[in-house]
Amino acid sequence: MPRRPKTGTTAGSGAGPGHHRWTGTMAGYDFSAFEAKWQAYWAEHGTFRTPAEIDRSRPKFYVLDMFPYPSGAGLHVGHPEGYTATDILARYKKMRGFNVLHPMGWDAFGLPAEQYAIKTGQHPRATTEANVATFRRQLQALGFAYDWDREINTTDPGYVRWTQWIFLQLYHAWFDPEANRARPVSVLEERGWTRDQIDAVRLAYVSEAPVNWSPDLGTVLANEEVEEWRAKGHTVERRPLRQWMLRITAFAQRLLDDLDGLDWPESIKLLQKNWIGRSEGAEVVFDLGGRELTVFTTRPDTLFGATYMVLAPEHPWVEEITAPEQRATVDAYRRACAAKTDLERGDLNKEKTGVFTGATAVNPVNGEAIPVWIADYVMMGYGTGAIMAVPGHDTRDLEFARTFGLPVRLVVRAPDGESEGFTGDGTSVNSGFLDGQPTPQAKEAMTQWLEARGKGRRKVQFKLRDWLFSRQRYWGEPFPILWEDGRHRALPESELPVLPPDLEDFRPTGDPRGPLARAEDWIRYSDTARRETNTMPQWAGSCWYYLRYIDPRNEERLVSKEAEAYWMGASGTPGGVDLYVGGTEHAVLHLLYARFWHKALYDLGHLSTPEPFQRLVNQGLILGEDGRKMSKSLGNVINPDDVIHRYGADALRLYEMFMGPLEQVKPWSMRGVEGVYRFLGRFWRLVGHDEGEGLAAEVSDAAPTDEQMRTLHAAIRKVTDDIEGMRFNTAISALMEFVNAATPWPSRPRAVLEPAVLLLSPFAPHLAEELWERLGHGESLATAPWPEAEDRWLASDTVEVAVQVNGKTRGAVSVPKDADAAAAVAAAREIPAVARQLEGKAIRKEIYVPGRILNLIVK
RNA sequence: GCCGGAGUGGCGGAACUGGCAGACGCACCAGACUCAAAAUCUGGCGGGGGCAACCUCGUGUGGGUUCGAGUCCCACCUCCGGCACCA
Repeated sequence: MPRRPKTGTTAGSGAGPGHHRWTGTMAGYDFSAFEAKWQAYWAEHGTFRTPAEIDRSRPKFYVLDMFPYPSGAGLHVGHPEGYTATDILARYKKMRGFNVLHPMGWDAFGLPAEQYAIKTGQHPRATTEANVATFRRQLQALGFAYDWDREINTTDPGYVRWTQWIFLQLYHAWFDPEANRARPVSVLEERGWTRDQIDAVRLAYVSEAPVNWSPDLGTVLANEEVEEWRAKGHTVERRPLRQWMLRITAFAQRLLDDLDGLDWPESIKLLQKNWIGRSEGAEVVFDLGGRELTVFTTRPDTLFGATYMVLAPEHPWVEEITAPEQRATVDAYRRACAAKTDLERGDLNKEKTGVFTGATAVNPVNGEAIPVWIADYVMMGYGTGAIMAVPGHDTRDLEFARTFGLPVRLVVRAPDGESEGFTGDGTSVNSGFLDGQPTPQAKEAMTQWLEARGKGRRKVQFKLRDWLFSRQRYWGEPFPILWEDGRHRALPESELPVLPPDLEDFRPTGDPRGPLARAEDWIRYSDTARRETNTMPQWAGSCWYYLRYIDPRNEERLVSKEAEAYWMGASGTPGGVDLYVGGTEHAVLHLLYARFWHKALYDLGHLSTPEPFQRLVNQGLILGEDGRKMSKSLGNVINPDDVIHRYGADALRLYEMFMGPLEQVKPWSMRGVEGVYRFLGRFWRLVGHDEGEGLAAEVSDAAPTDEQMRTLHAAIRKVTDDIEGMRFNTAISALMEFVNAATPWPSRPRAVLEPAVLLLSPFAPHLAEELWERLGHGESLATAPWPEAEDRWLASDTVEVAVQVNGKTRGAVSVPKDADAAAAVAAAREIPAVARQLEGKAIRKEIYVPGRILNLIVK
């Protein structure tokens, strides 16, 4: 996943001072004796390998982590949080008989490696390889059940090839609004469209629009990225450049609608909905000196209240409509706006600014001539870059009108009376044929009126913009595009991948073509054709990696049809991946981009589901011990290597899950790690011999008592339910309760201990394997069947019922499960505290909820 | 400003569709073992009152619904996250 840049790219793990010291005897168990052993065992035996040929009759479970950007800082404790959660589920589902796909890889293109290269001259490929090695070592030290044979790297030529292939699919496709889906442009060629017409509708197209150019980064940025980089201290300015765009806006409605079928947190769906930003309204055509000036409004019912119009300062018509006497003023204002940063224009916007152009427009509904202004509170990028201003019922227009003394006309009466600035639904007034109509009807009536006269039409507007897809960087996928005679054309698939040329110097050139402009030999494709020098953004590789895991070495297709159909399609849900876990920082961009690519590929017949990710869970941020965000400057960063060194991988895994609910933000506590470490020691001693080989003396082949079976099966039930519900913290509590209950047993039957070891195994797999082996099993427990909770051990003949008098709890009674109210009351009267409360009083009412509560109301 | 999410012991957190608030862990206190410590084991641990069995208050604040509210409703406060002139 794309990450904010970090300076320094060498692995800087290294345990802190004092972290290796063992004082006194071991706290519990010697994890160092077997964690590496089992990691080697799993690797050697391919325990978690998912073979290409599998039993397709079994259910599948595709559980995916957001793959990391392998930064130079190495793994931080935030990574293992989500990774442990998915690992528990992967191991659990495997034991339940699922075919599990649980892969890992590297999102390895990106600016940090390039910036490091600029500083040190070291090739980004070298730093990337070193960082990947560190990350892989760290993840393997945690004992994750990944199928490492499926490891992928977005920078591998074999991967780049298919990223570029997907780009070509988009380049060769257009969005057919009638079919509401993407289709190949060959359809248009058959219809006799011209080259220019086709270029204008491709899903990947070239645009000359103004973009966000950062001189010190030497690249352009997507709108969505600007703030992030600006916050890092980089400058970003608007500048018109030729750029590649992806037509994500064509999919806006589907990206919105298809959220409904996904099991995502509602808050994330809402973020996406807001980002897509659908508004219903109308376009209205004003006459502006013979031109038709179209504006978008969500309130066509207020058209009678339009007292002026505003164009964005960058609006292309400003030049031509400005009256000679206003030209100097207008030019000065436009220059001032161009110099403003978005921050100045947006955040520090207390005062509305603008100037009159000298032009007037004609309101189509009443023929009134109204002044046309330019003001920077109107954005060029949304709607038509022009608005009709209704100061009576729009807060921003009202502020503007007050600042410049423009007339305010009230055309909507609020439910509680007429009011200036009322923006809700009310009743139309001073609006001719709309008078007396409630807002929703008035909107409809006006829209129809406009449509009937050709003065407007119904319109759905989205905030979502097309995706600026090109970057002026070195360390990214080059575009498989050539330029010839001023036109672009696609390279044939047979020439993929197009790899970046070797460079010595990665510095920004200041040339908007980017660093690849230096590689003149590489650019020269033929005497007449030149390569595109832009590269793709880091999002490209992460847009489809979940597909490549399914069939990572396929050289014929990006993924085989059969494998894709099984791993993405066999759940019968709109989304293919059964569970996707990652941070909220990707709530909008990554997840929206990936959904967009997925839909395009789906439309073009390459995929079997319309959505990539069925269920999404966001893990919460882990804070430092001081409750603040971990950061180098605060010195509160916890290094997972140190924790593994002191307490072992199982303890780290267990602690990360025990801290609290997965989704929640929570602070780290080394004391907490010690706590779970002690628990692992107790589990160890419950089964294994305290020191040395063999089993604890209490372990026996005796038949378990009923009480022991009840204890075991309560744990099975609770742990199973909690894993299914991803409540790992309470699952671990249940395991702790089991150990607390079992420790005093003079005899510990294997028939109880063995299932308990299996319950522990997804959480602390190394310890569990070691105990499993000591219990006499020759094979890994990873394929042992998961224990089943049996109701006969959980059902009880008697139930505990709390007893209240006048709503206050006074005790509890144990009664037969099917006891009636009378029996319960009789039992309750035996409790001294209850009897005292009832003394000398008459029971007015008995509320009896069997198995829960008995409430006696007395007077 | 708008939109989300969350406020429970000293701390992290439990509490199924309203039904014994504080499971589990940390910290702390006491005890056992030890020359002593560490480790381990046992017990205690929301506030106030009582020798005690018990009584009483208590889930951000103020109201409400209910036999009964951490849980539902209304109003507010605080913190966190997102968007930010989107017409």
